[in-house]
Amino acid sequence: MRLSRFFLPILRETPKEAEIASHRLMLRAGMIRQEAAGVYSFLPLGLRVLQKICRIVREEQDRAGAIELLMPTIQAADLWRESGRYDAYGKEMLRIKDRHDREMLYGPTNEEMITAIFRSYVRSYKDLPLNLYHIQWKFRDEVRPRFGLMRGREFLMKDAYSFDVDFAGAKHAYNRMFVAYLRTFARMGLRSIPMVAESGPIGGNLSHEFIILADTGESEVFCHSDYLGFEVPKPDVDFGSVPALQAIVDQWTSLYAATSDKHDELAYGAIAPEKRVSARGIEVGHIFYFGTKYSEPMKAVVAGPDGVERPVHMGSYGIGPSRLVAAIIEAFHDEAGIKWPEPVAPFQVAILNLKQGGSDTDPACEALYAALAAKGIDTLYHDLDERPGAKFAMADLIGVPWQILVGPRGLAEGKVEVKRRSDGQRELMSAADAVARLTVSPA
RNA sequence: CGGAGUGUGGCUCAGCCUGGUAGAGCACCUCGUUCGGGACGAGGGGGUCGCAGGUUCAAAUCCUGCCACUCCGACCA
Repeated sequence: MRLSRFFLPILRETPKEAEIASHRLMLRAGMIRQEAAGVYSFLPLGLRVLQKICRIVREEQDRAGAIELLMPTIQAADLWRESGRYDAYGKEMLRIKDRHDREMLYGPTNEEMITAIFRSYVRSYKDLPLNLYHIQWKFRDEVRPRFGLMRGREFLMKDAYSFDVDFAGAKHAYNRMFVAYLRTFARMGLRSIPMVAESGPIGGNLSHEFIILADTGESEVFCHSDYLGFEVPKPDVDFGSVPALQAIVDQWTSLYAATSDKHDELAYGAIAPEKRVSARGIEVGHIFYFGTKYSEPMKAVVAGPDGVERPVHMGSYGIGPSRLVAAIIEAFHDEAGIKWPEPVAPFQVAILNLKQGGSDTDPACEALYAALAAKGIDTLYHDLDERPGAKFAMADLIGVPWQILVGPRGLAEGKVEVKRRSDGQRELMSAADAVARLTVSPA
């Protein structure tokens, strides 16, 4: 992408509404724009990151055996009356009336709808297990939206729903998502820690929040420091193997880890003092097993081998991709701007032409741009006629992992400068070596 | 919903107390000189001062109401 043909409205000054780093940097880097309290437009740069996050989420959901569909944002109130949540949900649910005065709502979650879909097609235990997910906008009318995307009212959510004949099946479904979540966040450069959680309005009795540690996190969390060193499951993990998954889940739940809601001072105190971690955390995922809470009232039943119909055991599993954009920035930034981990970076590399219009720099940049494009590398070519200082500042702000500086001084020796955003390390090398250095990031 | 605050060119803000008909920096446009870490000069465009009433000869400024947004709290993916 040539910057001259892109839409990247970066701001030199911080809009005053931004309190935390991620919000500030997203506004400055031209990733998002606030449209109302807790409601944002994603500008092209922000959308690129969001899409990369969604791609990773999809790949890991698919790997774990979940199947994607897409449900609408608008739902009928009647559906929610069936589960009893229409009245229970409260003012957080945005209620709407259509022209015929029918009661509708903008979905805050989709348990009811997915249960309705399930019950209209699935009759037999032979069709199970089943896990259906979608990635769709949700709206929760938060009392107090804040921190930009971190706590918006409208947010993008991946929500998966599992259906099984019994608890044992449901537990395995839960474990599949548990492992998929560890992998998903790890692929974005994040170390997530599953913590015992309140199951909240969704209900149920088995639930984990996936928390990443960050100073600006919304909740206070406590855990054993060994979690920070646990190995994340490899891509070849066998999601069909009950014992293999259970072993992973057992390891990742073996030590103390809880948010302040569920904090147990006694258990925490039992940890060796040097192993105690007390920190702030950001919730990036939340998984629940809730049994027959919805299948029973909504009559989502399947016939077992004995011919008897029983309500299915369900679980739901959420990840907030829009929140993850913010969470990743919270984890990876410095004074100058964002430092994207490669797998979610909006562009992998930026070419900075230090002398736009130069008889040497222009052709060198064009050749470099073409070579990177041929390799399939997402490249942002900063081809505007700006001072080098402005180009550096912008490259640092938007935080692409690699910068290639093409200037007359280096070209005189046949070299360009390759700079890594993560640690600022720079190296002079030929353009060909620079191209060779960059690879398409693996799954 | 309780408490505190803010609303003035695209952005950050001054002006408001003590009414006299709108400013600065950045950004933008033109020309020139520049160009290896956010250049400089000259010229130029752009604002019914959140909205609606009221007071006044006169309102960005004072009064009333409303709206939007932010922060603290209760609540939460």
